[in-house]
Amino acid sequence: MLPVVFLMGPTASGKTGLAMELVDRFPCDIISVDSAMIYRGMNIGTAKPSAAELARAPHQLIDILDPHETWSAAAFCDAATNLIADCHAKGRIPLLTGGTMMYFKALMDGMAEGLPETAPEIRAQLQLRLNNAGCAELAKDLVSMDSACATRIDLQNPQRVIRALEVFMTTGRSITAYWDEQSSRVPPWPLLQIALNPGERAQLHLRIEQRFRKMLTDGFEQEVLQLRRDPRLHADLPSIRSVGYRQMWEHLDGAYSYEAMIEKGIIATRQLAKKQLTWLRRWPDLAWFDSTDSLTTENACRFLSENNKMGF
RNA sequence: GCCCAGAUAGCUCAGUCGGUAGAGCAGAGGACUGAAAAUCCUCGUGUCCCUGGUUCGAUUCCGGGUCUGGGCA
Repeated sequence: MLPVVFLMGPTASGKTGLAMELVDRFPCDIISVDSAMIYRGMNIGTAKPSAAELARAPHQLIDILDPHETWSAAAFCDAATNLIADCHAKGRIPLLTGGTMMYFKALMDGMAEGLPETAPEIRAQLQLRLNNAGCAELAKDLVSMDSACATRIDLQNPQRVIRALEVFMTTGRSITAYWDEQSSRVPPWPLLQIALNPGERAQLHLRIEQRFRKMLTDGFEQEVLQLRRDPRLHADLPSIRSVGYRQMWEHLDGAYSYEAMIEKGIIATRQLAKKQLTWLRRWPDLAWFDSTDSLTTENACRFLSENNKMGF
């Protein structure tokens, strides 16, 4: 059976570069695992591969939505599962590349079946109650419907509480009941997992700052100004809340100076990288590579060759 | 040169009516089941600028000094 390759790592660790090398040397097709690159018109700030790179190495699940639309881990899971099957049918290896760790996790472990998708009108209601009454009140509601939630859901986290209430209100069942029915599974394909990261945190921070400043000279502000012409877009959308875009949007709203935007944007990117590393640190069966090591490409290729049982 | 205001955690600052101090931000660690580049949780010993004095005891009061703002010349 053909394997699936995961190429993971924090933002600015050099994943795209390595992916480009791998497609040149192995019969693989790239599937993007990125919750921001799915959006059309969001290119510079997401560090999306350039047009030239995309021509040389097509990425799937990039530019599939407009920024006013929403996506989800489950939607990713469905789409990626199909693309992996297509890829395998052609005798090629899917190379899943990106930094949205929850998407990788969902793809690997599966998600509980039968959970309802987002119900926007209910969610809006709950959001209103959150604003008026606070998270503690919502949590109280939730616990009164399903006391088991108290130990399994972070009751201080409004997003989690709202989701759990939303599931209850749309299906009449608690979210924990769905979780309980979920059978554990192993990934349906052999998995080779590469994690890329600079050896030193300071090195990652340096790369993040340099890349953010380059985005600015590459026209990031113009890109966001362009987005702001779309009347459907606003600061509460997942797309506009993403790192960099949020700060540029707020700056253009007059909330703070250009200099402050740079500072906040870099900080937000560092914090993103840190959270990605938190996932990676406890991730099983990872082959780690230091992206500051000039031999990393060779080493990663050797890792894939040695662990490939199909002789590709 | 003179006057005024500052000098406290990496940064911005609060505070101690004299008993060696605490917020926000940053940073670190963690969680993560249809928003995840989201959302949430935990973590704060630092010559309280230096130096004399008063005091049982000074970062806190007083004197001198240094530096940084601002004002006047």
